[in-house]
Amino acid sequence: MTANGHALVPLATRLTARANLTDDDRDALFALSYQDKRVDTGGYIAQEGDSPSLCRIILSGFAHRHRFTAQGMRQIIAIHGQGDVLNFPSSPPVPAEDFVQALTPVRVAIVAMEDMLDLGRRCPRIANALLVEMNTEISTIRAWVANMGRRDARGRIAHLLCELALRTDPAGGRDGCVAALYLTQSELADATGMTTVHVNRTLRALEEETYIQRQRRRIMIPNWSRLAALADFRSSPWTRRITTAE
Amino acid sequence: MTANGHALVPLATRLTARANLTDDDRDALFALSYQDKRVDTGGYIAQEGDSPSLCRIILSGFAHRHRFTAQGMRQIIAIHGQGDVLNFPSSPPVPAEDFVQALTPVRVAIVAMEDMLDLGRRCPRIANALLVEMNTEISTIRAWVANMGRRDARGRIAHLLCELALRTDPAGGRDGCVAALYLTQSELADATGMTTVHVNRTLRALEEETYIQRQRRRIMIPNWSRLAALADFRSSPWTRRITTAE
DNA sequence: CGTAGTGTTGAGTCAAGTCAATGGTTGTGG
DNA sequence: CCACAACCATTGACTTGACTCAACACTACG
Repeated sequence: MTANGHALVPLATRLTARANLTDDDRDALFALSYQDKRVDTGGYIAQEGDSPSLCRIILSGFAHRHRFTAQGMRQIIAIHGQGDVLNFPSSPPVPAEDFVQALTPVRVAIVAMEDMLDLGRRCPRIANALLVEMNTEISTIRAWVANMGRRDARGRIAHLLCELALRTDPAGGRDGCVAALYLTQSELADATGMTTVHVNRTLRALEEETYIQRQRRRIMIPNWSRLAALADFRSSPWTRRITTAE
Repeated sequence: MTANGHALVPLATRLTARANLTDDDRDALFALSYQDKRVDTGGYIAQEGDSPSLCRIILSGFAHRHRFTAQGMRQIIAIHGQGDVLNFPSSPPVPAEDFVQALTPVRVAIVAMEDMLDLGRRCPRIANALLVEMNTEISTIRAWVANMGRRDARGRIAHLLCELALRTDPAGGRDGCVAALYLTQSELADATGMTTVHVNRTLRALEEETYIQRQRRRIMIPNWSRLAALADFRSSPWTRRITTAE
């Protein structure tokens, strides 16, 4: 890969996983001018009503996307990690309706959306890879809807843990893999549509039934397929995984 | 608009609403070769595992998208109407993971995905319009997640009614508009993550509190902003509306 | 070592689910 | 044109999963 130490490598890696890019494509990508921003844990990476003419990409770290109801309740809609494009380019851009907040220290690349669109026009393979990535995102959110609507507490928590394990641990999906919970129990509650108290009890129940083992905010999954069955979790080749950068 | 009676007019209308197309763009669109398929109420328009190399577009009628859990429970994920693209093109395409079933008699256009991608390459404005449409879809599903996670029964039903009114009635969004429920109460339940019994009681409660008036499967909304407030419903310029074709 | 955020636990309540029966509509075929 | 069947809507009685309220314990960090 060209430009080994280039900051945008996580994006290049992600897009390459979606559709094969040539070295020329990667060179064009690396020629993008961007701003490299660091956000501390708890800081906001994007906000409702943000200027939609900028495209943000997570270079490292984890973040969660959420909205508020009129009554001030929070609903977490997605967990984002390395290589995720936070707002996909289009002209005109669709304005941001939600907040993205750092769960760990995060590095974000900020690119002018016009540059991004231009890149897509010049490199059809990159445009394609972005389309695949958008389709993947759509599929992931739909799975989230199904998760919220038709599963009980244990199933929802289990489903979220499976997703986190895949995105957090390169060994995710195998027995003994570990989901690093960058989320507090209160955030788990907002992600699954439950209350903090009930999340706590559900986690304990899952531990007592040996679905998981806990130590601090790390969840070990001794038997992946057993938990996946409880969660009714389906991973496809398109499921987003952590990009083991470089 | 060129080619007034062309079958693909609903798609052209939708894309034009997303980003301005030229007459040349529309001509290129109308030059697509497609198959025109009719599906009766209750018939399947698309299924899990369908050939992903075909792109389906609703020309008329309504349909719902759903998935099944391992226990056989159904979760409705979206309501689709005229002009909706059921699977967005990308190369490689992301395989279909859900079912789309007709709520009314439906006309579907089936286009080879390769042709669709090719069209996008030749007409950048069409590619752009599709990107906007995809971003809109993403935004809509995210709203659905927030709806499922953090609202009680009345709020969820109210939110769905608002969405249906906008998509079903050209006057949707104004006092006195009517949401045509092509959904049975059992389907409403699967869309909101509730049981049939509870949907029934919630509808009656909304009627008793004069939020709605019912006759058969038509819901009249006497006071839009009152219901929208209960539902915490936010419509943006990007909210999908029915395309009042020609 | 105090403070603030997070995690844990118990007791009581309520929204929503389950089970089960009864009406209402619609469509179809004799 | 009626009778039946199939599906859909409605209602009641009861159960339960999840929420609320409230207290207390743990941990991290200045």
